[in-house]
Amino acid sequence: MVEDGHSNTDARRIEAQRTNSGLTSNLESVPSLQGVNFADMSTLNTQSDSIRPSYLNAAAGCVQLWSQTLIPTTREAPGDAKTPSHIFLTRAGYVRQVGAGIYNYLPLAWRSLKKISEIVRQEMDAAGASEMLMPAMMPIELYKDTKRDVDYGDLLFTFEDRHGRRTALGPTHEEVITDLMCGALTSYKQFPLNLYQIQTKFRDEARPRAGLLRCREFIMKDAYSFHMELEGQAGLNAAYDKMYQAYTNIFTRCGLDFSAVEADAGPIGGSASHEFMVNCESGEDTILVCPQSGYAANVEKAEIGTRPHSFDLAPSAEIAKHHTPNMPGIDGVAEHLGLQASGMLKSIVFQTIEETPRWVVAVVRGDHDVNEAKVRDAVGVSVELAPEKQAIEAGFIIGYVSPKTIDTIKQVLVVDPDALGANSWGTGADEKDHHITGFNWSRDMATHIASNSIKVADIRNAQAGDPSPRADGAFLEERRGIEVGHIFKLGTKYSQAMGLSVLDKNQKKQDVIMGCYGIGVSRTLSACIEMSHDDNGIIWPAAIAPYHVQIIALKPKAEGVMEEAHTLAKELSVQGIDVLIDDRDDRPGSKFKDADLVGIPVRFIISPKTIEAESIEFKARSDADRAQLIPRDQAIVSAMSSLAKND
RNA sequence: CAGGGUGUAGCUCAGCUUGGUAGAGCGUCUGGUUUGGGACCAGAAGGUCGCAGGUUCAAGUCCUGUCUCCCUGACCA
Repeated sequence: MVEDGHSNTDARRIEAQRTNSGLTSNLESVPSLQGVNFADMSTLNTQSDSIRPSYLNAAAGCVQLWSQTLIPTTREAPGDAKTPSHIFLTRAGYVRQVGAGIYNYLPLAWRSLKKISEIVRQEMDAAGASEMLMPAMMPIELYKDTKRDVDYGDLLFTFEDRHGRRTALGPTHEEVITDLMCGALTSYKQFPLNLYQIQTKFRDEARPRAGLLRCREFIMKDAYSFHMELEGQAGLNAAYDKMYQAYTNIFTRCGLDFSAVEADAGPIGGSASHEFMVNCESGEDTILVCPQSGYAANVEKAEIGTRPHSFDLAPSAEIAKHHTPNMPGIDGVAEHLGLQASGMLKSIVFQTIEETPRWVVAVVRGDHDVNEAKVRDAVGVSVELAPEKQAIEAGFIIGYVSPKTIDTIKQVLVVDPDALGANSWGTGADEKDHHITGFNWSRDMATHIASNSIKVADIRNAQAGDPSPRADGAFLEERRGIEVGHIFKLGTKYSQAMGLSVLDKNQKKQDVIMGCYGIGVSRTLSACIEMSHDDNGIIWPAAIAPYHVQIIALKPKAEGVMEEAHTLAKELSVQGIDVLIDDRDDRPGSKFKDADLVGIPVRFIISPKTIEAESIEFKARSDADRAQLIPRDQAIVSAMSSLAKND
């Protein structure tokens, strides 16, 4: 049997699969699978080819016995695990914690991570990017030119080697790759270029949380593209669009429910940026969407549609001063003054980040939040919250600041349109423990309005109910999400800082234009669980499930049960399906509970009863119902069509 | 970084107020009875009570210091 050419070919394909994909097949550990005649399976192949899901293995899938791997499930989660992904990853035996924000990836987790990585690789390669690997550690000097040794601050893990050299563990690799390119990119003819890696990253997060969602050590795909121009086929814009499409493909193939939203580029800099968010209520990011135009943006970035405003509202009350001691929150002060928070002005003191810093006072309505990035855009320079000590030295009475400080302190005064929409406001008295009521812009700020020294700009976070910036008459809605991907147009920020330039066609020296593109691989794993689970455990999309099918052998010691499990596993694996056989000699109840926890999409149950009836029990993890009895010869087709629904 | 909490068996936790033989459930191991949604009986193994000092005849418990981990916020490509 084994001599026939067909099975030899298949055996070689299996071997190739083992060595190439890293998804180790355990065929040799399953005695009954040795010497399989694969030719016998040909009928099965033709039977199910039409519904074959695309994510199945090209060659044979793997078969793993539960008893031969490590899946330490627990009945109880640690008391401090709060989020579903943290609870289920721990309970189902995917991860174990090592330290704050540091985890072991156990066999199940690692299999899923490899599947996500493989999808990422395929789509990145298809989009013309090349995989490489940079080091995780690097001399701190590398970050000097871009000043990120300071900008990144405590987020950077550093240590000293035996010679006293300060070394950093890479939080991201813009500097490393730009430095590499300084020596490797020598001609405009080499462009465009897109390089990526999948690697462990390190960030000393102030507060790691929620299991794998915010870790200090995590797996990330980071890609960097290099261009001589923005436009055209070889330009940054085209590469950015290509990455946008690749990301859309990746997250679609992973089976995620996600949104691509406009984002603020943040300290990484650059002109345009999109985030890919897994949609789920427990997400820590807020997204605003316009139901009419499809506009979607992170709250840090979301624009607000035009809001009419004017300085001309007539005063309706005299200014009155009130004693308001020990009231830190604006709500408390408002209540004391008999006002709503929306009847107050909130004045936040910023400082510009430039050689001679200027004071910036940003004024928004009391119930709104100042958006630092928007203040930055309004002023035209980066800003930071003013250091309290310096602000006090300059004369600001922190906690009691009003727009009237402009009378005494030279500053840039920026006001949000909504902070002009009433004729009488409560605000700080610029005096400790005191607030005023009756503030009116046209009366109390007349000279500054006349001299045009007050800037009106959108400087607050958008919120549900705000006018849409893209469709007249439409209003923004709020959603929550988990950021799993982020793409940036960097421009020349890094190449300029590090001297990466190349002679162009006209022999003119040009700074290289860059883009960078990240995917949180390990975060994607947990985001997926946040998005897809029930009370009993994980419900994996088939494409990134550690195994496609789980076979539960009930009474595995009974005659014929394990033999039947192996036979079915063999039939499935030939189809490219990865199979986990629960061969533990346990009671049915605990095996069902564990199967629900682990979340494999398709479940077969084999027992002496089903063998007797020449049937088998079948259940999709996503179905609420109990398993149903089906004829044994329909097992493969049932599995295939159930998995195909997931494709 | 601010505030709050935590650390005792492989896991989840009690014991600490009021100092005096180290506890429970789950899990593990042995034997038996069981076997379709986390079984039952009998037995067993398993802990320098985070670490370091101190008080005391005696410290898991009181005192001081220190570390860890978690939560809320700040922070965060």
